[in-house]
Amino acid sequence: MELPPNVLSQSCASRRYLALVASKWSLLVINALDDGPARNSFLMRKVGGISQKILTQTLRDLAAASLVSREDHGTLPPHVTYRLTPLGQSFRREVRSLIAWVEGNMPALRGAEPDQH
Amino acid sequence: MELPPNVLSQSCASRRYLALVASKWSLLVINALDDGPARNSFLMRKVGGISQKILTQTLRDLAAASLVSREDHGTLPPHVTYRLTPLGQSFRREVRSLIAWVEGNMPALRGAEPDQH
DNA sequence: CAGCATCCAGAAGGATACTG
DNA sequence: CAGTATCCTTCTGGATGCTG
Repeated sequence: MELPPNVLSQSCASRRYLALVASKWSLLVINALDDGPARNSFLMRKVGGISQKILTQTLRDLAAASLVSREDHGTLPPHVTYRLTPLGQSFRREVRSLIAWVEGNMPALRGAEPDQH
Repeated sequence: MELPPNVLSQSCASRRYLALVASKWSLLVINALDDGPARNSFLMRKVGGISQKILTQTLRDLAAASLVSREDHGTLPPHVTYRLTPLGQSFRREVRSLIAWVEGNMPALRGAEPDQH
């Protein structure tokens, strides 16, 4: 007798992972990752406006959820690469679709500028 | 000579709408909305854990982006309903897909609990 | 019933300096 | 180059009480 996951339920564990989805920086980093390995500095340049601190934190969170894997080549100067896991690649398809929707619907979304509170 | 929207660019206006996407409460409210009209109290009950303040704020933001429409029946006691616009329904498809992914991949995501910082 | 105003604790995140 | 540490500001959002 086990209930299926349901994000609308406050107590459902899926809420925890939704937080990962509903994070601006996670979405952008996932979107920036291609199939090959990517380095810290590369991602810093690719994701406009992200800080070193946030990038590191985001990558750690994504790695903890096993969406990306981290490989430290142990050289000096350091050479560390990040790569999407198969699960991460599956997730990236969702993210890309969402982002494509936003970019594609910019004309419709314009005209009604969102409040800034 | 106009560039296409690109969320990876810090200055792109699409970033503003991405914030709407990358919001836990927006995703849950959109997900909770069916095709018919929905009332405040109904949404409060359906979206577990949301407060009155946040629900109102979220609905206002979604309305400002013309994803939902607000209809005040002008009666007393007040009767106000919210409804997805066609644009909102299109968006809901994306959201549902994303949420289905999260719920469907719970088994894979478990095992690697995300950090709480 | 819908929603606004106020207060406030905690989280997010930017800037900067430093280290192996 | 990759990452940590510290400080500090801004934003998020919960709680409560009030109004037409």
